[in-house]
Amino acid sequence: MLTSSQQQLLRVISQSGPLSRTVLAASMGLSKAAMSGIARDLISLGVLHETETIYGQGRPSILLDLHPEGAFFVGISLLEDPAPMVLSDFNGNIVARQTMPRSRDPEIIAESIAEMLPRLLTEREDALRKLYGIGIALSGFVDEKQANCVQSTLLGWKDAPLASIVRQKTGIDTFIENDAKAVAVSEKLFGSTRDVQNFSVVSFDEGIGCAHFIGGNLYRGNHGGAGEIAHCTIEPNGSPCRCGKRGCLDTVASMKAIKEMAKAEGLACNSLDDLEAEASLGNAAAIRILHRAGNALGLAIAHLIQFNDPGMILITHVEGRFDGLFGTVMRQAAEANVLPRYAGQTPIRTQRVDGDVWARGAASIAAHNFLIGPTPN
Amino acid sequence: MLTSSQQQLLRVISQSGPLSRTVLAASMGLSKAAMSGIARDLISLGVLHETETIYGQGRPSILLDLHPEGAFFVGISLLEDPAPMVLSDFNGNIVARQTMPRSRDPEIIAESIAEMLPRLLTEREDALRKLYGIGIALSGFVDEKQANCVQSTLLGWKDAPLASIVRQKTGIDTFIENDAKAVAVSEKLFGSTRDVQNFSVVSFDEGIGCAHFIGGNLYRGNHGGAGEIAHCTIEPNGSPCRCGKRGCLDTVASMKAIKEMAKAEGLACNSLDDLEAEASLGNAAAIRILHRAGNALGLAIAHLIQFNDPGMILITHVEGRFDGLFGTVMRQAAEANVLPRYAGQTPIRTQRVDGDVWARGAASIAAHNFLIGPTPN
DNA sequence: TTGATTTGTTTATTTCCTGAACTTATTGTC
DNA sequence: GACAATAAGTTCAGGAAATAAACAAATCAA
Repeated sequence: MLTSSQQQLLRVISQSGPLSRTVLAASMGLSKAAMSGIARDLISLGVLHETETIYGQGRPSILLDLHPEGAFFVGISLLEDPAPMVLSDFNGNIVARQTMPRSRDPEIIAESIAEMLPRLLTEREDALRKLYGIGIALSGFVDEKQANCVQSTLLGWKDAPLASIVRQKTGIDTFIENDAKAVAVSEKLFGSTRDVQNFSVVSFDEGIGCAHFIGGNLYRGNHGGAGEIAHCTIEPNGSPCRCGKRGCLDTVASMKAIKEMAKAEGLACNSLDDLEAEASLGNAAAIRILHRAGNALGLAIAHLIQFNDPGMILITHVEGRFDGLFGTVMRQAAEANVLPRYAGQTPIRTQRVDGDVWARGAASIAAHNFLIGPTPN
Repeated sequence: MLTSSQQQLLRVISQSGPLSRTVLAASMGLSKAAMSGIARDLISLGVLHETETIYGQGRPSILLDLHPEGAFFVGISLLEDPAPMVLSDFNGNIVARQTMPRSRDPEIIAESIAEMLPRLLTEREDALRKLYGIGIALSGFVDEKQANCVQSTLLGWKDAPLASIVRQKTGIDTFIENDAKAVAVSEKLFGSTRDVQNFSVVSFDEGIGCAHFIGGNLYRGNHGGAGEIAHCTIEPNGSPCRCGKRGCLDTVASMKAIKEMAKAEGLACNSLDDLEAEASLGNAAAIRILHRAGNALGLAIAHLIQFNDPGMILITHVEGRFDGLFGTVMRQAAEANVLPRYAGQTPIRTQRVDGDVWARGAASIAAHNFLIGPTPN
């Protein structure tokens, strides 16, 4: 689709924001002459456009940026039923929205997508010509070609070639990805980790997901399982987990676990905020639960830091706030369990996200393939 | 030094072993025509040579392999005093050996190297022309250019530009690297993980080191600290560690810790083998220590697998055997603490290495820079 | 012996990049 | 306000590294 130099240019801009041709040339190790042509081609493709003019000494420089309406992508989340389906522009903004029924049959999913696609695009007629890909987020393991779902408990799949079925039915390039990894990609492309080469995103929700970017690339792992921190043993000989072993992070620190612990303690709490409120009123059980969960998550994050030395840990959460007891204990535990010399060296950011995370993440998978190409690992 | 295509060719051969021009072309995504020229140049450089002829249908193919005497590298280990200094050929074999005094002054180290270099090379006169680099392994953190030692407690350094000092005094390209990372590189280039893209090497000795290869490249981490598993909290509220916190893997599972625990129990054991022998005779204290240490190392390795899903874990050890109680418990703990579905999916290999590991690792750092170029992360 | 088959080389051509000269658009200075 | 200084971006001739296609070489099979 694009040459490797064109993709490199887009990659640099998506990491660093708008840049002039001269700066781009320098940072890509190319001559101004080469840059001139590459930029011209991308501009005439409609993907790039000139924005601000910067005045200094000499001829002013013209910043180049991705054209927000230069490319559109569809993102579908198979985590919910009905499945959200969004249209994203080149900035990751959602410009249209639909839902479709979720099925466990890949063929039916593909048909639903093909059927809903025109309706999604009615609001933005120009997007049809510039629709460069479909991304699908799901709970499960995905191969490195982002084509086959190797295994999904939720959907009951084993080696489901979903991407090629959808591609065939819609005629549009399609890529699938694990939910947590899709969120990490969207943060890298459109979010707060654009310029960070090495980071891990922890998605905190009913379950706990995690994905690593290493060397500027998503790292999927040898079986697609990199980042599966939910089932690391955090409380040896702790409570049994649905995975079969004991003391997994998931049994202590996920929202599901927190709610269950609250219920077991007889607390009428339906959200993290409820529980935080109880704790701040001095409820011992609430405090105990938040401490236990925060400590567990903090220890897991400390391990992440010790093992992988990322430049940032980003925790995305749909529900709740992270500035209460839970978040504080989590941070303290993370600091206390890394090499003291390291403590505080790795920023841990929390970020509240809306219900569109997964669909937006899915769309970013398609955008990533267009902008940068397939993920290498 | 070499073009990127030349480096890519050398990289492929070092990963896959001898290959024909046609196969090389296919696996590098180049035409046979291009390959013809690249191979010719490398052969006339003396780096590559034709080996076996494979007969089949059609014209026989001629395998190309690295010429063992095509390039030589010097490796120095600053982990011991006196510091070992070896000359390695292109296969990672040590062809000459010396020692030099270790100093805490980079200038003096550089002078010692410059002084000892001719003596190291007397045994192999041809190596001088083909000496393409010096590698130095040390205990500490190294920047991604492999030029500066950011921090070393053992040597008392902070931002020591050792590589450039040595380069200046010897006139030879010099690179430094952390000890565990150097061992991982030598395993990737010359050892048993050549064809594995994602793996972690755990070096088990007085201390415990670890380094990751991800996507075929050494991953150094954002502060050079990736792989520092020795100080991950493995026994919350465990024994105090010299690092300042408690329950680090290093306080339970390193040879240093094992020996100290044995001493504290009044056992006269000076090696792992001694302790294993005691345990096999039914000594309860010895069994307890080996269980505790094995469990701790196994849990840490399980975390490695859960977090990073590597294709292999390679444990290198100078001392002892890994087929006794310690190794068995370690393997059991590793299996028991990963997702049951994953159990057994990640090979855990142990490999006994000799006292040259660190110096050989150091030499491989120089070889890596010549063969493949600088490490990207 | 002849044809099939496959490896590896040669040659003309294409693609992508560079270097150097040039054009353009501005600021600063006399 | 003219003109130098400065820096951005373009143009164009030329070169490096790739390709495609034809060809030469070395074997097996009938």
